[in-house]
This record gives sequence, structure tokens and C-alpha cells, in this order.
Amino acid sequence: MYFSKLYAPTLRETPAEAEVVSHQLLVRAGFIRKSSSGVYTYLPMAQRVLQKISRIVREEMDKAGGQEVALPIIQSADLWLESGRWHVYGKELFRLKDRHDRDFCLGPTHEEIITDLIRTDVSSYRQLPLLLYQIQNKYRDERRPRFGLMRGREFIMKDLYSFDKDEAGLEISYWKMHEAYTKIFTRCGLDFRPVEADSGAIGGSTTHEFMVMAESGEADIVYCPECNYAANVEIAPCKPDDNEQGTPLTLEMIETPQVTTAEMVAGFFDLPLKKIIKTMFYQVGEEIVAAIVRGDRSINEIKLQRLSAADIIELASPEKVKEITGAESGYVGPVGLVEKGIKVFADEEIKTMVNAVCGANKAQYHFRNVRPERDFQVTAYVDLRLIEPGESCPQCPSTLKSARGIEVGQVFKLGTKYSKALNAKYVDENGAENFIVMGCYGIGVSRTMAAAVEQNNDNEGIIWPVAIAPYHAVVIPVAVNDPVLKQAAEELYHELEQCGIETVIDDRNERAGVKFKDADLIGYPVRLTVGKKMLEEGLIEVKLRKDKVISFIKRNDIIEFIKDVLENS
RNA sequence: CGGGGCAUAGCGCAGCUUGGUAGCGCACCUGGUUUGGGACCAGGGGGUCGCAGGUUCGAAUCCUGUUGCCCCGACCA
Repeated sequence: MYFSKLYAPTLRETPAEAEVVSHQLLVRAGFIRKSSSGVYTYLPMAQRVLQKISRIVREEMDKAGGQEVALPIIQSADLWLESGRWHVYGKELFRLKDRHDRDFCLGPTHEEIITDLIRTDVSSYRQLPLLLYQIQNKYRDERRPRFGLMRGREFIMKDLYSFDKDEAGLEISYWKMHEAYTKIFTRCGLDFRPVEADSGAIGGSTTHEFMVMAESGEADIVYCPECNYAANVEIAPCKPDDNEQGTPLTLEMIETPQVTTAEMVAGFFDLPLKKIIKTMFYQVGEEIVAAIVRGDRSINEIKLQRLSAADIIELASPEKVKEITGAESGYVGPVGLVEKGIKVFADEEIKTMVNAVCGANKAQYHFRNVRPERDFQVTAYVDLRLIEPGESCPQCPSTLKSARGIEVGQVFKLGTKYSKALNAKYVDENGAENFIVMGCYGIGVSRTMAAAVEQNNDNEGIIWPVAIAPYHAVVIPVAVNDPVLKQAAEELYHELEQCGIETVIDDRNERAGVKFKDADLIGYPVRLTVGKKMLEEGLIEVKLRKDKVISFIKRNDIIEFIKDVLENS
């Protein structure tokens, strides 16, 4: 490709609205432009990257037995009413009406559509397992689109749905996909981890999220450096720490003016934070429940939520807290709550606390020498806290580290949720009807592109992994008005192209500095400069984007050299 | 959805407080000089100042409304 013809308008300045580095660089390097909030146009460079990612995804899906389909983006409300999600999906569903005033939506995901498809055409166990996938635009009217491609309202996603006759079959499909995902992200050249995660509103038991490791990621994860354990902090199980024991003393109420936070309480009583009991109230549907953890811990709301059937839990309003306890938050505690009919969920660590301190449910007072069970009742002891780095790995004796990740894929076991809702059954070997057992497996293709940039960049620009780079190499003739140099660059360019090395030749009548800057910004893995050394000694200057080293290779050896570099990257 | 901010040329911004008919840098076009890390000189094109009302002799500037966009939070495959 001749750069002079390439539609890749680069920008010297960073657009003001771009916050994260992937957004800034993709805009600056001429890959994307914003159309409206959370909606982007992909320019030729981005399109090439997306197609490379898609191609890798397709190859691995096909290898795993998947078959590609194309599903409607405009979906009738009827199916969504049938599955019940028309009302529960909420405002994130892009809804529209046709000229007859009938309801439709733009597909945010395709469980309804695909289940509808197979329920009419799949009727026998002989047709199972079946793996169908699609790579298409998805639509979600995000409350707050942000971070460029990372959280858009229109985005490209691969979804594969598996249909099995039973749980055992689903188990096989699930791990097949897990393996395929591992291959996909490995081939894309990304540093990633599959992590155990919360299955959220979609339901189902097991789920893994595939996280590209990057500081800018939205997900907090913990992982073990020794074994393969990794989990989203939302679900990472915690082992209770041993509490300091001692002779139980008598409960006392102490006046504690203006002492409200756990840190202040600890300071006031001259005790470590771990001797404090922290009490939080949550609104769970119509009910208010209390959750208690040690002062040095945080409550994991996901774990709390899993204890109830409610979809949403949120911190109770200060008014509610006062109404129930008679005190302001800061002076609340678990004593007497169960007697008032309030459920109290205590973290497992609470159980063995001795001579602890908690709010007295009376303004300006705390209790000290509190002991669970002697001084207050709990509804249940459960794992309720947020894990912290440095805690021990659940699988091995090592300690966990923390990291942040960008979720680029997830694998879910759906079970029979949708087949039951939409009545998708098959007849088994014994002639009995059963619901089809489903799984769904998504990869954010456009998000993967952004994640790749997020993980691979420096001050100068993007550093594309070879497998998904828009082009492999750029040839820079240092002066295009020197006919000999220009000719040499042209020949090199054509030879590279003929060898299947995707190349851009920067034939613009620009100073070399401009071309170098753009090459770094765009992030071609290999840069070939044709300059004085070519004319004088027959040497081509080679620089790899990912490192600083410049080497000179004989013109005759250059093709083999580049091939070698690309294959080993 | 709560809180905050912004909207002036393709991009980044100034002008607004104190109304007088729009400017800077980059980009773009023409000519010339340059040519290994975002060159220089000269000339040029491009904006109903987000939109709609209002105040005023006169509004980018003041007032009201409205739309879009961004950030923080809540929420989320």
C-alpha cells in the first residue's frame, strides 16, 4: 500500500475527549473516528486489525466445531417478551418501533434469536451437540459509554452458543471453548488470563472471564504466581484469618464523641483495625439487611448479593439506617439487630473475635469487649469479604497477587434457562423429551483491538503484536526525490508484498522525521529505512517497533530476515 | 440516573468577566527554499461562534430554554 493513497489521517495532537491511551492512539494514528457517543467509524487501518482478529476467532471456532451464522440485529420484541427479558433487560436495550408501531430492539446479545432458530429445527439428540456462532455488531445503550472502543454502544462481538443434550455435554463444550479462547488470545499476542468470575444476571454456575492484563482495566483480579489460579475479586473465596484470642471481658458502652469511621474508632480505643467490627446496611428489595466484617476488611457486595434472590442490592439510605438502629452510620453495630428481625450476615472472621469494638446503635457511643453470640446474634456466618493481595492461594501454598484486567471474553454455562423459557426441546435415545442444555461464549472483537493497544504502547504510539498488526512492515525511503533511492525502495516494497509480507511504503513527499513519527504512531512491527547506507553499501536499516535496536541488513538477505522476525514474534 | 464541566475552522485552543460583527497554533491549498526524528518563507481557502427564543441601536459575549459531548459516581457482556 502506498501511504499517499492510504486513508489513515494521523493527528499530531491528542483529541481532548479521549481519556484512555487506546482511544487516544487509535484516533491519533488514524484508525477510528467517533460518530456519536459510544459509536465509532472504523477506518481502513482499524478494519484490517478487526479482520485479523476476526479471522483468528473464526479459525479457532471452526476448529472447535463451530459453524458460523449471521443473525438478525433487529429483533422482534415478541421473542424478548417470551423469554421475559423485554422487561428485565432495562434501559440498556436499544428499543425501536416500526411503522406499524410494533416493538423491536437492536440485539445486545442473541440468546432469544438463536434459541428460536434451533427450537424449530433441532428435535433429536442426533443433532446435538451443535455449536453456532456469529461475529456481528451488538448494541447496548450503555448508561455511560466511555473509554473509546472499550465501552461503546455499538461494538463487534463474537458469540457462540452451544447446544447439548445434558450437563455432561455442556461440560465438554464449555472446556472446548475455554481452550479455543486460550488459543485465540495467545495467537493475538496478548498477555491474558482466564479468571473465575461471577455469572451475574445471566445465571449459571461456572464462568470464566478472559482478561487482558492492563493497568487501565476495569476489573480487579487476583492471581497466583505459582499455580494457574486466577479470579475476579468479586468471587474470589477468602479463608478466614486467625483472630487474636484473649480472656473475654465484660461488655461496656463507652462514649465516643465524633468517632465515626473504623479508623477513628481504632485510634480512639488504641486497638488495631482488625479488632473493630464494621457494620453496613443494605437495601435488598424491600428488606434491609446488615452485613458485618472486620474493620480491616471490605464487604464484597457480589457475595452479599448471592445470599439473596434480589437482582440489585444497594447501600441503605442514611434515613433507613437511623430508622432501624436509632443511630447514625458510624455508631451502628450488630447488637440487638436479629432480635428486631433484621438479618445479620457476618463474615466468617467475625465468629472468633474476642473483645471487639462496634457501634452501640446509640449516637456517640460504641461497645467494647464485644463477643459474637454472647453479645449479639447473627443470621449466618458466610464468606462476605473482599479478598486482598497477599492472602493465600485457595489452590496452593503460595500468596496471591493483584492485577487489573480488561475483559475481552467470557464463557458461560447457561443451562436450560433459555431453552425452558422458549421451549426448546429434543427427544433423547429413549424417546423422552428434554430441554436442550445451552452455553454462551462471547468475545468482544472491537474491545480486543482496544485492549491490544492498551497493553502494547509507548510514548510514541502503538506497538502492534504481529498477528493483528494492520500491516507487517513499513518501507521508508528517506528522500523520495532521489530517483535511485526511490527506485530501491519501490523494488523492496514490491518484493516484500510478493512474499506475503503486508507492507506500506511511505512515498509521501515528507521529511524523514514525519515518516518516522507516523510509523511509530501507527505501530508497524517492522520498519525498513532505505537511505544513504543503501546507496553506499547496499544495506537496509531495520528497526523493530517493540525495541530500540537498529540493525543494517544486506539487501539480498532482507526478505529472509523479515520473514524470520515475523515468524518468531 | 445523581454530581461537575465543555460546546468558537478538520484538530487543539484564545476571545466572553467589562456587548461594537472573530483570532492563534496545527492541518489544508499555491509558489519557492529544504530533506534521517513532526522544516522555513510568502501567499491563500475555510467558522450563520451547538440550536431556539429573549434583552439591546448592536450578542460569540448578557438572560431563558434546549440539544450534544466529556469527566466522577452508581450500574454493566
